[in-house]
Amino acid sequence: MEEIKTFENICNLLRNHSYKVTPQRQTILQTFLEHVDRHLSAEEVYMLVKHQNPEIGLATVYRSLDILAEIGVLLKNDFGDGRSRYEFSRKDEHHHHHHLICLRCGDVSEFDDDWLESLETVITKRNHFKIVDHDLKFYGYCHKCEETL
Amino acid sequence: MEEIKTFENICNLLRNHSYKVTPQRQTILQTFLEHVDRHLSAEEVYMLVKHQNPEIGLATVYRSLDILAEIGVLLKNDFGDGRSRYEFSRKDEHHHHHHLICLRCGDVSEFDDDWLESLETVITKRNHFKIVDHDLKFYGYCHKCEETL
DNA sequence: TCCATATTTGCTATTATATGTCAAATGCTG
DNA sequence: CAGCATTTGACATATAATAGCAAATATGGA
Repeated sequence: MEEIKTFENICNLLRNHSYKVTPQRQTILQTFLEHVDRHLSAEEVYMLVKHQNPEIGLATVYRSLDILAEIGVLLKNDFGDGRSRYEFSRKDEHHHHHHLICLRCGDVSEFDDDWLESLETVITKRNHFKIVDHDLKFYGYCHKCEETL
Repeated sequence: MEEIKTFENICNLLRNHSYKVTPQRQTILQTFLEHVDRHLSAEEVYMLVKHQNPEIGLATVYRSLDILAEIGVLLKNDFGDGRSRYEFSRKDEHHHHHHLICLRCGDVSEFDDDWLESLETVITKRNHFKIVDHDLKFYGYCHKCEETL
């Protein structure tokens, strides 16, 4: 039974994992709550939080993102652009969604689906491989870029 | 109409793209032909080729792998371990295969399937996204590691 | 066969993302 | 509110990959 991810609940989640709720972590968290739809890199988060707190260090951002991913608040993604990108993990998905990555503007949209599960059963039997996670990405051109090509 | 990828045919392919057939490129190519089943990183290729030609430089390996990928001889993969891994691209696949990555020993096995194509049609219509490529990875434990866990 | 030249090589320096170190600062429990 | 383990920020370091450049070389044409 997971709680809805409000600011307060996530702070408690931090405390429950014996992590301290520092102003830096709060700022970073708030930044993500203001950009639930984005897939931010550490560097991008760093830029955003510096507006609210110019004293914050890059290493702190990296460490905070690590922790938030560890306790299940964020998901760490690799879209092949050489840096990790984090997104808010919504509680209402039993299996995570997949991504549509635009090769032109870099925009990432999302795509939900469940049929991979049935496939996993087949693979497990056929290849003697115990699957614990999967990652599906589609590369192409988003509506906007396709129009102006 | 693509030729079968023998050593000689790939050398000609290089020449057709106005790339020179240097001893370094030959050594690297030979190394891949001797390890068709592996998914080698640039660093691993570097180590292997140094046995045959200790004079070879790391930058040359990177450049050669780039070229071989560009002309379709190799496929560049990202398995999330922080380095690119290259594999021989076999001509007999219209769509590329997918990978089963062992989280314990790092072994990569392969898995062929076609059903993603029909899904692409659905996504294209539903999300207004023109798909040109996809990438599916399964993470888990291979037969060997699962036994000794 | 040899020449001319554009390509390629190897070395080194550099970029970029991310992590490690450590003294100083600080959230939290009692 | 006091003590202390955790956390922070600055800097150094690690690692993958690329850039720059002089010297070496593969190749098409004489």
